[in-house]
Amino acid sequence: MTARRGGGPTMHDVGRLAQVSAMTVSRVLKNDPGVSEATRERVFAAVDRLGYRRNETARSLRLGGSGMIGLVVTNLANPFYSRLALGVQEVLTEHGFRMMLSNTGEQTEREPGLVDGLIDHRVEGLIVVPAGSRQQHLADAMRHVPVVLAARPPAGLDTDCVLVEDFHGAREATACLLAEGHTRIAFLGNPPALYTGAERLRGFWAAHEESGVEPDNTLIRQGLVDAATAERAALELLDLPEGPTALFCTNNRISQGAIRALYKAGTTLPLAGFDDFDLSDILGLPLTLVSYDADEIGRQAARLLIDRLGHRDAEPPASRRVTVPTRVIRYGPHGHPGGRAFGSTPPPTA
Amino acid sequence: MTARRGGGPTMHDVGRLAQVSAMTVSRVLKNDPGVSEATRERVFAAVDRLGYRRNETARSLRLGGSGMIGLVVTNLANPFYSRLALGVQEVLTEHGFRMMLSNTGEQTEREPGLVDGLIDHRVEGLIVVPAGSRQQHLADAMRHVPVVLAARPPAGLDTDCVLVEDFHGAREATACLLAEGHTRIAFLGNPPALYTGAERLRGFWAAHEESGVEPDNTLIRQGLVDAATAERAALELLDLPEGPTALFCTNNRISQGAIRALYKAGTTLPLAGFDDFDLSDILGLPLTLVSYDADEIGRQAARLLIDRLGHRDAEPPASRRVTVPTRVIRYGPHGHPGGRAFGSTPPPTA
DNA sequence: CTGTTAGCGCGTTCAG
DNA sequence: CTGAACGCGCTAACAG
Repeated sequence: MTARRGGGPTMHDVGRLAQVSAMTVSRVLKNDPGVSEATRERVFAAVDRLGYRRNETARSLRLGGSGMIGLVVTNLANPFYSRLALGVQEVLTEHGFRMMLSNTGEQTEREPGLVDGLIDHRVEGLIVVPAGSRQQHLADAMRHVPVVLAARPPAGLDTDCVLVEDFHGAREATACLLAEGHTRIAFLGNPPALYTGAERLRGFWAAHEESGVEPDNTLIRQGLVDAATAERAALELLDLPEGPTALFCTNNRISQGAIRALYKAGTTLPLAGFDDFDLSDILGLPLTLVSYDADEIGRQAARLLIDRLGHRDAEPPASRRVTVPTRVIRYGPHGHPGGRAFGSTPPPTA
Repeated sequence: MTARRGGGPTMHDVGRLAQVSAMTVSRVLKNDPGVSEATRERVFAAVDRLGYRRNETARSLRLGGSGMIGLVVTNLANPFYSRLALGVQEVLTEHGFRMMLSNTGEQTEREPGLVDGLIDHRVEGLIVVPAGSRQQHLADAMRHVPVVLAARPPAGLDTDCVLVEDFHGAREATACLLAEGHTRIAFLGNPPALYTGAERLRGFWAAHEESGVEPDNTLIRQGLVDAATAERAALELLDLPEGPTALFCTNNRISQGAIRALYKAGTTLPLAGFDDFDLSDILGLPLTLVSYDADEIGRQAARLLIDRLGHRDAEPPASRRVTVPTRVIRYGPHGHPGGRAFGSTPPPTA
């Protein structure tokens, strides 16, 4: 730890040691062809000797671009977000950008602050999975840099976004249950103010209509925010005199809460839901999961953003909406309502 | 998107609009007391009107400190690392630092490059979970900034680190199996070149010695890197004429691979291992898991680093080693060797 | 092939 | 209470 506060050798220091000006050092480090081999070597030697590292902060100030883009997510511990982040990272790296990550920790109200922070650090663009329904702060952000939304559509904003086939996936999974004869399917959903919540309910509902089955409103529980709330809601439903014969869950955490509820209640019901998760294939439960590639959402979002950064000076292209496909996967035993006991586990169906 | 390349209003622009110098703007934004209320208001009005945001890049250049620390991990998609990252984030935020995250994506050879990148961006410190056994690049990094290691001890380096009770946890969990009468316990481990791998094997071995049981070398498989390799190794072991009656796994991915192997082999064996994971409690398998708080590793590492940053000018304190405790948790049915069929599932024991 | 000048946006220092 | 000068480390543009 040689570094004094703000310390470390500068190009000047390197130049002095190599007997050249700072400018020449800059050229060497940039691989500028117009430098004699002799000086190149002297410069590199000096760089090595001093342990010199070019100061990217000063560099981006001078160049007027940080090479950095910001990603805002709510909860890195949720594999959906960490996967998405990895997808973003991957594409950014290919294009020579770096990622600056901000995590709201499920505190929706922190999002505007984090966005501002990223702008203060002069990210050149922003990818956001908006946590709440208010997006005014994103409109503000768009005054500074392009913004791409991931997994949620813009609300009162004109910008690119990457969406999952929420409606389609929910409809298809629900249809599987209906096809097996279920007519009392409970719906366990996140807050309907969230796009995904609303859209997945719509798919759930549409599947019912197409089967001529009337959804039972008493079996619909929305506003669930985590596994714990989902578990409680599911236990209540299972306790009903006229309970459900199957469950539909709008995301991985809700599915896991519901599964725990089934376990505690000592019963087994077919469960459909969004998001595949670890070990889902060996739980021995009849699962119908809507799977999709969270990495791909991140990759696509990054591509949209980078493309838009390319057109910075030109007329901005019309805003685009990309969709990532879903796929229904079925695990465990499947049959007609009133299935078997927890734990009978033939190998996976799909 | 008003921003030209490198664009956006500056303090000068704000100052002109507010009829003051840039200096005064700077003072207002810094909450410097020596500014009249009237000008304050004019400045804030101008800031609002222009959507001005202070340029943190220029700021850190001038101040000689970026307020940023770097975190290097191998795989964000592994909950261990994402949790650790959240813990780091939490403490940094409390102290007014920001985090810059780099992910090697399991490519050990990329780690030095990522570390350099962070130094180029003038992080003031580094928290690293070293992926390989070579740490020379970290010694280089220490010439520039303080480095704290997480989950692995320094090798040929003199610096702070935060460790898990690897030995103790492995010994305790293994002892549980031995106490139940198991004498043929398989060991499924990550590469022994990794500290955790070696240490956990040591604990496994110690427990055997203490019970007077001779470990069977043919049941020890090391060098497993993910769930897939673990699954294959476990299947091989299960296929042995004199197979194991229980399994010990050194991390969550290996446990999951082994569990999948048990499932495919249609058998049930007690399994002990490091890391708790989602739904472990309802698998209905006899599990003995060594649990610990990954967030806490991150928090402690961040505290060590921040403390060290406080002593920047003084004599650096001797390097410290902090340990995060483990706790053994047992799930599912437990009894004597030759247990029950997959799927008999009374409620959790602990 | 190499050096000089100038300035990116900001804050410290010192004068008013 | 406010402003001017200077420099953080780097590089584009222009000399030589």
